[in-house]
Amino acid sequence: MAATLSRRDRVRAATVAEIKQTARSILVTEGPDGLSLRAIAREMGMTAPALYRYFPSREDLVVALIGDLYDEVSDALEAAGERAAKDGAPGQLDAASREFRGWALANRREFELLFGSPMPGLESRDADTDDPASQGADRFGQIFGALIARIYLDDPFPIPADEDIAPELRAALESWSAEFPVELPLGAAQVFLSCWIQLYGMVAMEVFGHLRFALPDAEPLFEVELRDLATKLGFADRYPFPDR
Amino acid sequence: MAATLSRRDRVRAATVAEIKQTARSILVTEGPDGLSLRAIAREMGMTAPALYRYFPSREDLVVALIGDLYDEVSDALEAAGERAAKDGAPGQLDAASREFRGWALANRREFELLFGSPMPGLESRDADTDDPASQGADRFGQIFGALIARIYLDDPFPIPADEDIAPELRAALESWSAEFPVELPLGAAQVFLSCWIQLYGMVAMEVFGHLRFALPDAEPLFEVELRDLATKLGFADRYPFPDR
DNA sequence: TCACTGCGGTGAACGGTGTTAATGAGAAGC
DNA sequence: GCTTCTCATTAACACCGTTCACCGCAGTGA
Repeated sequence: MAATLSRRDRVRAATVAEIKQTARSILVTEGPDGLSLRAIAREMGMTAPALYRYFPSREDLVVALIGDLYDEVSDALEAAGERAAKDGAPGQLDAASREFRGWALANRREFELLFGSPMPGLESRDADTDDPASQGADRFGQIFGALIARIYLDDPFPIPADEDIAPELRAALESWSAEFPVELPLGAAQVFLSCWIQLYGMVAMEVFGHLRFALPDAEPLFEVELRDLATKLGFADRYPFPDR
Repeated sequence: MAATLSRRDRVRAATVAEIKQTARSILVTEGPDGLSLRAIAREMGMTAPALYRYFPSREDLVVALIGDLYDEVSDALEAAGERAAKDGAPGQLDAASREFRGWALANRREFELLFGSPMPGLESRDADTDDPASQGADRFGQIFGALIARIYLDDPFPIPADEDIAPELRAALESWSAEFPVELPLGAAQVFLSCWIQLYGMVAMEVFGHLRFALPDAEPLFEVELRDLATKLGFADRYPFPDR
C-alpha cells in the first residue's frame, strides 16, 4: 500500500506525521491552549502558513490528532486485553479498564482532548462520521462494547427485560444496537452504557482533579468501582483476578 | 452591611457585578474561548485595560465568575431540595440530582467551566482554599454530602465495614471525613463518593456530547441511573416519588 | 477656595494568536 | 524546454492579554 504512493506522497505523509507528532509534544508540554500553529511551525523550523498546505485549519489538525490519539488508546486497550486473554472476557475487561485509567493518567492532556469538554468548534463535528476523530471514537467504543458483549454471551448477567425499559430509551437502544455486529438484548446495551458511564466518571473526575477535594490518590477508589462493575456484570465471584 | 460601604465602594461593587454579568453573557454566547477581556470591555462600552482596575488578570476574573456560578447552582440545588422537603432526604436528593442535570443542560458553558477540564492555569489553584472558586466548590459539595449523610442517619444503607476498605482508601477517607460536620462511618463516605461519581459521569457525558453516539436523548438513561442511585442508598422501594 | 491625592479611565504599544493573499523557488510532467 | 503544480516564504489583518504613560475628575484637608 505504501509502495503505491509516489515519492511526493510519501514525503508529504511524513510531513503530516511530523506535524501531528510535534503538535502532540507541544500539547503535553504546553497544554491545549499552547497548541498553536505558530508554535508547531517554530518547533519544526517552518512558518505557520506553511501548515495550511497540510491542514485546512488548526481545527482540522486537532481533529486529526484526536483521531491518532483514539487509535493509540485503542491499541493500548486491545493489547491489555490480549495480555489478559487467559482470564476470559471478564479478565480482559478488567485489564482494559485499568489500562484506560493508566493511559488517561499518563496522558492527561490527551485525555482532556478526547474525553473532556469538546474544544470550541468541535462540538458539532459528530455528524461527520468520516472525520478521523469520529472514526477513532467508534473504534474505541467498540472495544468495550465487544468485551461486554462477549461477557454477556458467555455468561449472561442480569439485565432488565425489554418491557421494563422506558419506551423512549427502548427505542433509542433499538436503533443504536442495530449497528452492533452481534445481536444483543436491549437490556445488555443499557447495562453497557451504565458501566461506561461509571468508568468514564471515575477516570474523568480523577484526571480533571475533581476528586482531590476528598482523596489525594484515587486509585483505591478505582478498585472499588471496578469491583462494582464486576458485580453489575456478574463476575464478582471470580474477582479479583489473581496475577496482577 | 451594604450601608457600611462608602459610595465609592458601592459603585465599585456594582461595576464588578456588571463585569461578571457581562462575562457570563459572553460565555454563553461565544463559549469559553470567546471570553476575552476586550470583548467584555467592548460590550460594556469600556476599554480592556480598565478591567485591570477590578481584576488583576483575566484568570482572576474567571475564578470570580466560577465562584458566582457555584453559588448559583448551589442555590438552585438547595431550592430544589426545599421544594421536595415533604419526601424526606431521599426525595430531596432525587430532586437535587434532577436539578443538577437540569442546570447543567440549561447552562452548558457554565457547567464546562465548573466541572469540565480545568481551564489552563486554573489547575493548581486548588491549594488556595480562599479563592472564590474553591469556596464555591466546597459549598456545592456539602449540599450532596449533607443529603446523603441525612439519608444514612435516618435510614442506614448498606456500607462496607471499615476493615473491608483498603488501607490507603481508609486512611484517605478518615482524614477527609474528619472535616464533616457530622460523624459518619467511612463506608458511608465511600458510598457518597461512588454516588457522586455516577451522577457526575452521567451528567458530564451528556453535556459534553459523549453519549450522542448511542442516545439522541439521554434523559431516560438518567432515570435509570437515578434508580440505581436509589438502590445503592437503600430507598429504591420508595421510588419513584409520585408527584413529579 | 485652593492644591493635592488617588481612583477609574484612555490610547499606544509589545508580543502573541489564526488566517489570508501575493509571491517566489524548485520539482514533476509533457 | 516549457509549463504546471507543490511547498514554502513574507506581509498583512484582526484579534488576544497585558503593561505603560497619561489624564480627568471626585474627594479631602488646609
